[in-house]
This record gives sequence, C-alpha cells and structure tokens, in this order.
Amino acid sequence: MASTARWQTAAQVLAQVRRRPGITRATMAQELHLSSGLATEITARLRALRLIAETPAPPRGRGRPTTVLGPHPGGPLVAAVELRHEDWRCAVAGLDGRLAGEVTRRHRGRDPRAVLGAIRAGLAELRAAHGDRLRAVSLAAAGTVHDEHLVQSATLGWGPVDLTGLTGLPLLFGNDATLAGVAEARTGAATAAGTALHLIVETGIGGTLTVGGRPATGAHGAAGEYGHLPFGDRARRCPCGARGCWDLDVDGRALARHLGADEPADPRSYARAVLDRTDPAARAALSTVAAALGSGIAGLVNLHDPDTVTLGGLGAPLRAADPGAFAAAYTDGLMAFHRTQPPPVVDATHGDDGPLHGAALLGLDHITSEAGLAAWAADVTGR
Amino acid sequence: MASTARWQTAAQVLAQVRRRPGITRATMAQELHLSSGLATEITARLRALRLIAETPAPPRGRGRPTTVLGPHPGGPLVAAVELRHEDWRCAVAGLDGRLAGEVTRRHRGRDPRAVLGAIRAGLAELRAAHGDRLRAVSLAAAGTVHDEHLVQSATLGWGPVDLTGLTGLPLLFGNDATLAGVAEARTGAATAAGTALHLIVETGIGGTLTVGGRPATGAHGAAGEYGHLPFGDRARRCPCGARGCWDLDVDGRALARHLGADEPADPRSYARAVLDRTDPAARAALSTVAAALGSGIAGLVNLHDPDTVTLGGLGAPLRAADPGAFAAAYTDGLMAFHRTQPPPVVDATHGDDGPLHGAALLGLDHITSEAGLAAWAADVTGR
DNA sequence: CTAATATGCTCGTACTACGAGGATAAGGCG
DNA sequence: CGCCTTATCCTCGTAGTACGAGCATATTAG
Repeated sequence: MASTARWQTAAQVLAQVRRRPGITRATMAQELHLSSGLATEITARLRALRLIAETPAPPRGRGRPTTVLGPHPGGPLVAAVELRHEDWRCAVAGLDGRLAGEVTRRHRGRDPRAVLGAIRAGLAELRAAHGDRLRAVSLAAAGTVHDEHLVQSATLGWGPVDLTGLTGLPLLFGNDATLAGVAEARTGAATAAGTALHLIVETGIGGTLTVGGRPATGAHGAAGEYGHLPFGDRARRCPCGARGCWDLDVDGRALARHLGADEPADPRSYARAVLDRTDPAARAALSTVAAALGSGIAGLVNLHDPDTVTLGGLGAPLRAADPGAFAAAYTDGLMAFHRTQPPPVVDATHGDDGPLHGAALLGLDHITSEAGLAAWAADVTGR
Repeated sequence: MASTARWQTAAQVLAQVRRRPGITRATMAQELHLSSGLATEITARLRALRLIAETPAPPRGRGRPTTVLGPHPGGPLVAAVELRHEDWRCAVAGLDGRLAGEVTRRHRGRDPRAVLGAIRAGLAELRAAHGDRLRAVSLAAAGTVHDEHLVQSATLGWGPVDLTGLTGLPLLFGNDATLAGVAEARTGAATAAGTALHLIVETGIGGTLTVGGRPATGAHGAAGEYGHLPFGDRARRCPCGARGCWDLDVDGRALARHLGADEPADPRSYARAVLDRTDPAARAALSTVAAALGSGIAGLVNLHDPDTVTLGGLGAPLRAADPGAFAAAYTDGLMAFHRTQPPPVVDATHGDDGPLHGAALLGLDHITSEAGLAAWAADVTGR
C-alpha cells in the first residue's frame, strides 16, 4: 500500500510533465499545489532515477530562473507496435510520447505465425538496442481485440490469434481505432474535451469513447465496434455475423453498392478511387454515404453526449465530399436539445500515426503508474 | 493536497464497508492490506467522527472475536429524490444505502414551479428532521438531464427546467435510468460485472453503461439515451426531434402500431395492457417488439462489450412475452465471436426502486469522497 | 484449566508533506 | 558596477500517516 502510495505525487508530477510538454518546474509546482520544498525533493528524486531531466528555462523577466522539465535521455521507453493488414510498424517512445526509430515492414506471408514471428524478432532487436530502458510493449491491432486474442480481423483474415508471449515485457493491447482515439483525446483534435468520441472509417468503421483520455474498452477490450451497430438495413448480413451493420453503409462497400458495382476486394482503395471521381453518379453515392455517416454520428451523440467528435481515416474526406449532406443528416438525427450547441465534428489530426501514437501513450501510462515507477526505481537503484 | 490525502485510507475503508455490508474489521484490514495498528487507528477515528459503528461479530471458531463495521446511527445522510411523471418520491439513506422514511406524493399540478416547490418543501422538512446529518441531495429525474437542467422530459411535458437551487445542500443529478443502472451494477443483478449495461423500457428506452459501478454520463450528464439511436425506420420522426429512434420500436407505441391502433397517450399502461392479452394479434405484436429489443441489445453488446446486460421496467416482461424471439434476434445481431459466450441478459432486481436507490448511492459517493469526509470531520469537530 | 488461535493495541521508526525563513540567481536602474 | 526588486530554490524543524514487532486480550477446543 505505502509502497505504491510513495509514488503517488511523483506520478502526478510525471503526468503533468507528459500532459504539458515544456512545463517549468515552478508552474508545475503551482498547478499541483506542491510546496517548493516538496518540488525540490521530488524533482531531485526523479532526476536521480533518470526519469526527468531539468534544463535551464529561457529567462522570462526578473526573478530566479526556473527549469524546464522533460524526459530524461536515459529514461524508460515503450515500444509501440501497430499491426495492419499489409504491414506492421514499430517505434520507440520516451516519456514525452515522441515516436522515434519508426520502422515499417510488409508482411512476408499472411500466416499469423510468420507475422507474429517477425514482430517478435523486431521487438528482440529493440530490446537489444535499448536494454533495460525498454519497459513495455504496446500493440495496436487492426481488428477486434478480445481478452488477449485477436478475433475478427476483417483485413487480416485471421482466425482467433493469441497475442500473449510476444515478448517478455509487459504487453498492452488495443484495437487500432481505440488507440487512435486515445491519441486524439490526449494530443490531437479533442485535447480540450473531457468526453470525446473518435470514429475512423477504413474498411468499416471503428472508434472509441474516451473519458478523460481513457478509452472505454469494455469487459474484454472489444468495445468500440461502432460499425456493428444496426443503423442500416437489417436485410443485409455483415461478414461479422450480425445484420444491418452501419459498416456496410459508410465504407467502400456502400459506395460500390450505390454505384451498382460488385463488392470491392479492398473497400479502402475503392473508396479512395471514388473520392477522386467527379462524375454525378460518384458524387451522388458519396453524398449518400456522407449522410449515412452524419446520421449515425448524430445517434451516437445522442447516446454518448460527447464534447467533441473526431473523424479519422476516410471519415474526413467522406464528409468533405458533401459537407452539406453530412451536416443536414447530422442535425436531423440529433435530439432537439442538442441542436442549440451540437458537439463539433472535427477532423482528426494524427492521420495514420494515431494508432501508433495511442499505443505509445497507453504504454507510458503503464510505466508512469505508481506501480510502474516503483518497479523502475527498484531496477535503477538495484543496478 | 494533504488535507484530502489524509482521508484517503479512511475513504477506502468506508468504501469497503459500503460495498460489503456486514464486513468485519479483520477481513476489511486484510483485504485493504492494512496493518492491524492502522486498522485500529482508522476505525477509532471513524467511530469518533460518527461515521461507523462497531458491534461485536458473531463468534466464528477460535481466536479473539472481531467486530462488524456498519453505519453509525448518528452518521451522515443523503436525501434521494425521484421525480416521476405522476409523482415524486423521496427517502433518506445512511452509509449502508438502505432507504428509510420513503414518501410518495402525487403532483398537484403539472407546472414545474409547483412541482419543484413541493419537492423543495419536502426537502426542507427532511432538513428540519435530520439537521446537520443531511449532507447532500441526489435527484433522479424522469427525463434527459443536461448540465443542471432537465430537458426533454417526454413524460412530464416540461420545457427546460433549471434544477439548481432546490436546496442549500450539495445537489447531484441523474437521469432515472442512469441511476437505476448504477443500482443494478452496485447492488443488483450486475454486481459481479466490471462493465455492465442497464436498459429500461418505459415510455421509450433509457439506460446506462457502468464501469466499475460508475456511470458514463457524458460531457453534460445527458448520455444514455439509448432509445434515440437510429435502429429503426428512418421514415419515422420521434418526438425527441430525431428520426428512426429505437424508442419507437420497443415501447407501447410500437405495440399500438403493430396492432393498428392510434398512438396511445400513455405507452406504458398501453404496453401493460397488451402484455396481459392472449389473442394472436397481441402475441404477434409482442414477439415483434421482443425481437426489436433483442436485436438492438445485440448491437449494443457489439459496441460496449459488457459483462452483463440488465433489463428493467417493461424490458423484462417484454422479453418474457416471447423469449425465443428475443433470444433469436439477440444472437442473430451479435458479432460472431460474441456468440460463444454472449453476455447474459438478466432481469433487473431493483424494480421500481432502482432510480431512488441509485440516487442514494451516488449521493453517498459524494459524502464518502475524501473531500466529503474532510468536510464532515470539520463539522463534527467544530461543533 | 491450559493450549491454540485470532485479533486488537502500543510504541518506536520511517517517510512524506508542510511551512517559514533564508539563500540564490537573474533583471532593472542609477 | 553595485544595489534593489523579483521570482524561485533550498534547508530544516514539525506534523501526520503508515509500518512492523512485540505484547495484550478474548475466545474455542480439549
């Protein structure tokens, strides 16, 4: 109990440093209501533990100059991994969450064992390069995560795949859309929002609700399957097994259907192609999809009452294809009392890096938790 | 900082006592990993502050007998108020959350000022009776709560009504369905669930997702409008202003539509009447509604990935009207991977007392927070 | 009555946090 | 260049919480 309580204030300081990059020690102490003596003690401790570095702050008028708090160059690191349908990426992040050493590698084969083997080898390289500084691995997967398995990856076409044992380090999982939502809520387009809804359209539609930057992950981590809400025609069966999934109304499959084409093998690239077209048929299909997107989002605003909605992936260009149709459907689907001040729907700012970024953030949460700090301190002093 | 940190462990002890009624001091200390010395100190402090009472525990084998921790007979109280369409109720609860002195009064008029005036008078009576022991008021309202206003109360037919200033005490608000969900998650049918979804059918359908017993309330407290997700026919306009609301497919209005009747003035009593009918037309209508309920719940399970779903209000009898149709629609709407172990859909156990009970729980959360305890302690020692 | 067992209490120690006062490192100004 | 002002940092005495060992206490089993 006290063994972790000991790190409570230190964890708060680190959280503050992470939340407000470039913060000075003086303002940090003020905002956390720390006495200057305590600030001295804690920063000294964190410095000695190689968790933060203090550099002289640029002078700002009179008075004794303070220091800027930042990540220690020898501090702990997380490996963020993103598993996508064509490739996988990984990068390393320090306490500031900045990704470094990003590497992307295409899958050699489609076999889960081969792919996971390649990732495992990549992680082993990272461990060799960074040694004990690497404290956790955080994985964003393009598919539904359930407990510690990956199920229902529409893009990868895998059966249930066990994700544990990827490495000897603590391993955190998340759906890619979930983690992208975390990134938007913490450092992206919904920074100011307490409750934020992130939706991302690629093949289908995923997303997450974040409250205070933490995602609602459900009992098994499988929450956020917004695309499998039955907003659509119940006569249509979705590959996920359910019926009337919203998925089928907002991605490339919907565009193909409206255009009378066969179901595309890769709905994402199909949608991108249609977005580039200017013929009336394509524009009409895009308008229909933009409206389906707006209407569904309105329902979700009714449900979640978020401060902000962020749109990622193809969501942004789909809305941009017919902003009017989107806005009309959005407003029309809102409960009347929401219409006076509807939550803004803004484009996501992280682009394709959202999942990787969010994975890093979640890994850092683990490291900077009170328990994580206690473990790091034991390691550093033990060595 | 330390002023509230001081109450951290005490708050944990109280939370434990609330969560596990009848817990002994020894097991409490064990489960919280408190040394026996600290347990002595804290229980003594809480006893002196009239927060807990210790009574001899029934002997259980050898060893020095321990004590059972319970609410102090002179401890703090909350007033729980429920505002319904025909009447309002209030009761008082101590730290064990047991409601006492429940009073129900029918509205004299429909005017918000008259109704709120009556409630204000009732609360004044409670304050006179309980004095400084009454520490907070918690209100469950049959309608959408947005910030500190009540908007869109389908049943009450009110415009936006400001709920602040009901009393001089701290005032907590919640939608009735939200608070009923809290009650189910904490002390009802979903006690074991970390993530629980509660849905209640009355006029329309409301509910809440709770994580660890805390409801997802959204940015303005208006979350949980499950009935206004567009699971239904977009051609139908809902009184809420939106289209295709699920509401219209699962309550008395849906039954009337299926039976070719006019929209009923009171969908609840209409639905109850239909539930009592045995003619084929009624049974067919009920089956259709049970299926609409099951299908929507499946979508919400896809979305939230809960451990358990609880059904309140007319939800239970509607499902019971055709369990087969419900189950078929439920399973059919689930993503395939959920089907091996679908979350159980169980009937709520709190019945009509759910909202009042949940309001009391939320008020007690406020009282037993670290800040609340600090305030209580200041009052008790100051007097 | 005694042994066994489980729990409560006392007290010395460790550690975190606070707060007051002094020390320190700049800028501003004559 | 030296002194004042300003803002911050550091030191140290004090308070309060938590821990842990040892002892005290209350009960059952035999």
